[in-house]
Amino acid sequence: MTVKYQMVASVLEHDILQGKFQADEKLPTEEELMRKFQVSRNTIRRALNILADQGYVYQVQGSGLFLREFSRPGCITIRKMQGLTKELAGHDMSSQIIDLSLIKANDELAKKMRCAPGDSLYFIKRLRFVNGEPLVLEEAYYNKKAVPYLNAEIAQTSIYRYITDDLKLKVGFADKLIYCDKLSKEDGDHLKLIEGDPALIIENTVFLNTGVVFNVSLEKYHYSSAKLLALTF
Amino acid sequence: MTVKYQMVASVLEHDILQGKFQADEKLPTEEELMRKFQVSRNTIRRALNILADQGYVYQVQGSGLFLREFSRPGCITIRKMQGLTKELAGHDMSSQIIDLSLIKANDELAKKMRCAPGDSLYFIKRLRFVNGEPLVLEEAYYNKKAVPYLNAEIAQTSIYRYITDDLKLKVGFADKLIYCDKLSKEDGDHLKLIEGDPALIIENTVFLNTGVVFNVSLEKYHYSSAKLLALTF
DNA sequence: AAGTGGTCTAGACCACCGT
DNA sequence: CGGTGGTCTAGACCACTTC
Repeated sequence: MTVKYQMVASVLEHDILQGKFQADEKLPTEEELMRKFQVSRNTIRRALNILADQGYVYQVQGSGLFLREFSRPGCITIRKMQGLTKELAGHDMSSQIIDLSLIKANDELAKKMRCAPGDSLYFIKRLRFVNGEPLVLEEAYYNKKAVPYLNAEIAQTSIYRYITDDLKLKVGFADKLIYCDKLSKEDGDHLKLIEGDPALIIENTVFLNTGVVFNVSLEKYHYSSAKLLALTF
Repeated sequence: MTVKYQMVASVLEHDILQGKFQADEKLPTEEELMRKFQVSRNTIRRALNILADQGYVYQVQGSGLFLREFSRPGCITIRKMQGLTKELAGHDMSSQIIDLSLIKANDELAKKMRCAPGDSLYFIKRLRFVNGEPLVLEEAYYNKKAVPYLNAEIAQTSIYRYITDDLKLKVGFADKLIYCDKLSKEDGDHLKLIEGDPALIIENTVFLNTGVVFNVSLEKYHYSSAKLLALTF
């Protein structure tokens, strides 16, 4: 985070989230941003690309920089490489740990985690609530080689923050397999739904910047309370 | 497409799709690519960023450029700003037009399309099949100001290709609202499912590079045959 | 130590939008 | 026309991996 373009991007993101710019009003030009931050044009453009990728702004040649409608009431905006905790900042969020244990990878898990059978993995099953209502049931595995320690306290707040800020790991990229299916009786109980109700399901495989898998998870979202908003470029 | 970085990216994409590189084997270095394409390092890096965004490759500092597993059997890979037709190239695809008409926007539609009530819109309802099985039921609106002409022949093949290649429009960005819900009796009939079965639903709002909405659509995917793979950075 | 990608700069020229 | 973003270059230095 010490690099210039990330610094510029996070300052601008902060300003945007603070509502310092009006919707659809023109934002500062690249020229003005260069002067303000005392960096080269390329650095400004890199920062703006990040904000564009995250769905905050767009640029129009010959015209300027504009704010995008980057949120919708009642929807969870999913941005690149960012945990749910940050997305839902401002809401009343909590997590109930259903299981947390250290296990050995069997053949199937080893294949998913791209690790050797027998490797140690943390297994965490938790139910995440927003405003007291169950939003998502999550089963996650973390490779102990990448994440040497985890406990309930961390799992109850933000695992993502712990991994990036405390462990200083850099998340590289992720596969997200998105589909829907009918809930089992047991999963339905957790989400306060009944067997056969639909569920939005996301299977994540998350890689560090080195290309190593450190996390695999299965998320089952409550079908009527979860609407995910992806802002793509 | 005449610009250098897009040219480099599409040549490399073509090579990757042709299988010219082995999985997880190292690809050429930036140095080698600069020599091969006779362009500057920044241009190579821009091309590689595109391929990385599309999920094809990743780079590791100090190490090199690597191929990612960019597809999974039985899954539809969704990439930035690309129609289904290109994604499913190689499969047996067809579309059945259920409705195609020119209508006037009512207040609700005008709000969604960010246009004035009474503006002319093309409405298209079609069912898209893969290998003879229904995959997705789609209801789409196109602003006639942006897309002055549409017919069944175009709608039966690829609207996306028509818009970018023939009309020379540039797609800028899109909002995708993803959720699931129970199917109605009528929608279930189209997808060969029954009332109450789950459906993966995506509501798209697609903008031109000028920030103008040109398309809004509602896609209802068959829950057991559609698994969407998003490769995110 | 050598090789590789990551960051940053300064400057040039082009394409498009608005007046 | 002036203002704005879009493309491209050449070069420098840093950070990390690999041997």
